[in-house]
Amino acid sequence: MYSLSEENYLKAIYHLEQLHKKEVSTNALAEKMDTKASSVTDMLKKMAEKNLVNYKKYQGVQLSSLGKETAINIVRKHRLWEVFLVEKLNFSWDEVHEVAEQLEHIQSKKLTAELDKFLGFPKRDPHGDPIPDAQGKITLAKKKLLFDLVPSEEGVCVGVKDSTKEFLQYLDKHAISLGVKIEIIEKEAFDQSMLVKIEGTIKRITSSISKNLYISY
Amino acid sequence: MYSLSEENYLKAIYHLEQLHKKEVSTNALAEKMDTKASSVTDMLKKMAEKNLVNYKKYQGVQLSSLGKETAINIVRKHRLWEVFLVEKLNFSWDEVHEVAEQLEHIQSKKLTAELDKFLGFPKRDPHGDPIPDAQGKITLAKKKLLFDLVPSEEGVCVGVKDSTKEFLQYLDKHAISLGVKIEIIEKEAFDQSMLVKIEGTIKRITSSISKNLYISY
DNA sequence: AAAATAATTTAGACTAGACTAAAAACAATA
DNA sequence: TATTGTTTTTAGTCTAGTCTAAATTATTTT
Repeated sequence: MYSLSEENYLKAIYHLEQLHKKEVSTNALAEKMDTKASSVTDMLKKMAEKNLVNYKKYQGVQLSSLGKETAINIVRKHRLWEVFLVEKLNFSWDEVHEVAEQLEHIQSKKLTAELDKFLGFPKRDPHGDPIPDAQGKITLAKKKLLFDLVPSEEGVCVGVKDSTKEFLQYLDKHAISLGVKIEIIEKEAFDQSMLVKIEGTIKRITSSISKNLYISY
Repeated sequence: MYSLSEENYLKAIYHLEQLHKKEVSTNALAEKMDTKASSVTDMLKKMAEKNLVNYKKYQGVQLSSLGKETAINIVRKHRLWEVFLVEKLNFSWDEVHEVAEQLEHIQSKKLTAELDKFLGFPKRDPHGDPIPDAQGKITLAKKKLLFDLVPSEEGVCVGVKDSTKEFLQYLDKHAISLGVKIEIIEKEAFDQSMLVKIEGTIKRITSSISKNLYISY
């Protein structure tokens, strides 16, 4: 249907739109796609021609409704495959991304539907991000940064903000993973580090960590 | 590593080599790839440059050892995915091919290895074709038409060539299905019908049937 | 063995998607 | 408002992979 490149542009535009809540600039997109601004301009013209985006010179770009629908479907596939890799094939959550980047482009309605069913219609991927349903509907996740919780609150780790390999490996080392229960014991005023109880053990968490961990409760 | 096109050429050459047991002609390859002979010539030159094939003008092409290894790995992935689709995702054996054609190009050693494990190290795909192991070794024989077996040979029904409703219903009626054991008792010279033992009972099978049933042994 | 036919390769051109370098538009500041 | 700096677009080029048409080599027939 659409080329690999087109799909990657759609996905990138989608994510940037979500992040900044407005039109996406050519430069921002070029950076995200790891390409040059001039290439982006070329591509946007072609995609506008195909009604995937709304683009006017010098005015940034937005997904059209067709483009958004397509992008969400790619995101849906990406996240379903991530669940598959972690739950069925023993991948750890920091290994799944690059494989899912490939799998998300597989074209088969039936495959996606059956995979969803096989996995038990999961609501979140291994990073805690919500999985759109077959109609593209995203039931918005109520998650907060650990940083924003106050003493005596508790919740379950559902995702990460920073998903670099380094961060994910750090979490692994400290036995922090999806689903673990975290309770705030106290918060230091001066450096904003927290004393938390994680699965029974008490640990100190710096703000650089707590600002990157999503908790739902 | 290699482009989608290169992988598809490798696979096509591999299958044609298996079929005819000699170098593959430019035209045969063009037909298989649904492209023009001139395009094939261009591609073969590039692939020879990369040491994937042995090619000399006007002399046809053969896979190099590197090319063969790569091709077999693609075939391995294709067949593993077919098993996955049929056994886990409720695909029927005639629906899997085009999806597997996409999935076979996913690059991840770990994915392939874990998928293999997840499926219990299957030896054959849903069409009865053998699945190469991680080292590229193919241990099992390929499937044959029932028609080509000789008395005292036996095997297991692994597929059909003709998949019309009529034929499948005929098979149903005679309790012939995937997985049943079939042994050849004798073969009539004049009409080439066969006397076979199927799951204990002896039956006569006409050549129009035996020419459409695949057996592995 | 020459002629006819078939198979293959070459030459030149096209498209998608990228690039560099330069020009144009927009934004910010004096 | 004029100037400077940043962002975006244009113009022209490149590569992978394809194509058509023409030329070349192989094969078959006479």
